[in-house]
Amino acid sequence: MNAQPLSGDQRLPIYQRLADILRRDVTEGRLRPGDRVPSDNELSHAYELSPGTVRKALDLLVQEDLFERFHGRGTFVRRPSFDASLFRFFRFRTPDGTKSVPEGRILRRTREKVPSYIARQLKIPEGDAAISMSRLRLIDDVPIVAEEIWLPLQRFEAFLDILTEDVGNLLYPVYDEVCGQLIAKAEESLTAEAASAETARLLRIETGSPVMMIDRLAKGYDGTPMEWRRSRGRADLFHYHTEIR
Amino acid sequence: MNAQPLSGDQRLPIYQRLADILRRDVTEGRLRPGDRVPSDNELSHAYELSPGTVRKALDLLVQEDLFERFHGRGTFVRRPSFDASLFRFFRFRTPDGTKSVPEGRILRRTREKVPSYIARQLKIPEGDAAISMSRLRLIDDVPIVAEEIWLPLQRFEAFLDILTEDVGNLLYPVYDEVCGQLIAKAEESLTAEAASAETARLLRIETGSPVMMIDRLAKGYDGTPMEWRRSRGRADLFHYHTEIR
DNA sequence: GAGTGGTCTAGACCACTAT
DNA sequence: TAGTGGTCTAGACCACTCT
Repeated sequence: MNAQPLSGDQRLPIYQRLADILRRDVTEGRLRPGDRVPSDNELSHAYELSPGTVRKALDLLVQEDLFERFHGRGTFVRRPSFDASLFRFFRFRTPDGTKSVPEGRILRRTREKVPSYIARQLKIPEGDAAISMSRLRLIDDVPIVAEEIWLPLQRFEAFLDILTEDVGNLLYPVYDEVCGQLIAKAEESLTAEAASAETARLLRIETGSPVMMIDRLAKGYDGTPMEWRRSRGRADLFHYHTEIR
Repeated sequence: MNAQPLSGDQRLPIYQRLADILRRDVTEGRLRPGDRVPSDNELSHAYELSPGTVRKALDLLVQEDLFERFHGRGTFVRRPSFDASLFRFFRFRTPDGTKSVPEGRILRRTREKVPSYIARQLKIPEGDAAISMSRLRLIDDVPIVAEEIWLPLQRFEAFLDILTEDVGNLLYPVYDEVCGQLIAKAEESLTAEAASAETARLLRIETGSPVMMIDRLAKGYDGTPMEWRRSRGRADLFHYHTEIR
């Protein structure tokens, strides 16, 4: 790497500006998940900064969960892996206590006119066509969560070309491989409601019994909305634990 | 402050050991919420450390939300203030949009034999006497959350001496002032259920309609369990938002 | 053994706050 | 103006990983 000047707002601290550059290297694809980031040494020479300043920038990005550092090995771009995050919420015991990815079964995949609420979330024009899916997640053939998924047609058209039977239990790797779309982060919004007849049928519970509803808007590294998803699961299996200070 | 050697496990990094000392100063009451922590300069002289190392220890404690630093003013022990945290969960609009502490109305306060589940949570002997309370939280006279509260009798006996009408809308300041018990952190556990007849009556909703149930175990700085609380609120007012990466 | 990140030093200079 | 924390330098030494 050659010496280059630090770009960005001159009024910001140097370590912030270096962090901004590296963050943009990720959002714009020059650094991909799993890639090695240049070492502290390389960076401090390339940008002519003292090692302490470089370290501070990297520490910041580690704190943001964008990078991870390994003593003696190097600094790497973290692979986001929150597809299983839904299942932080739901208790599920396997006989041997090991964790497993629940089965994902696509019940329906059609091209539909996107409802306006979802169009706003996905930031696509109202009335556009989009991909709509109904998907069931099961553990030992017991339905745990019913999902309703919407994808912008433009980015995900290729997804319609593969057989739903060939889609595995995780969608995000397929989005990456088939459509070149990387999911990096998401917002989740959680509430509870009484089960509709349709939800009750899918989850094999009584109509009107309490279900948890989790809306997720998944985004790329640059914040572009990619996927909207509404998940409904049996409240009696739901359990969220948090520490507050 | 005079020079003193760093105690603690010699194999740990120095900044960790300094952080441990300061953390213990808080848990053991030598530093109280709102107190000023000795300045970077004072600490680096007292422990004969370089300023960078002291800063690293303090940064760690800031990250833990134990301290807060103000440029030009100093470093201070943060005042924990999560009594309002329940109301991160519940939507409530005031006409003018300002946030207000919801009303807290104590409906019952009695001395009871503690149920064994709660005894285990509070780490007190099964069968001990404890303080039991029923409390309703309201906004504009509309009940939002019904609470069931248990306190260990030993620490909170003085709480029985004050009139329930004199207890304000926040309990934790009263615990501090009347019983000398400081709440520092808590664990919360969240699920949903169908409203019982009793819960429905308190919240003025239909029996069987979905309610959110939030269990909280509040603890002191040293981790001693202080208060167990179960809150139930209308699911239609409940809304939890989070970002995942 | 070469390269990596983790810890630590001993300062300098600056921006902010209080008085 | 004195004291505080925030930024930054220019190293040293160590522990860990890879080959």
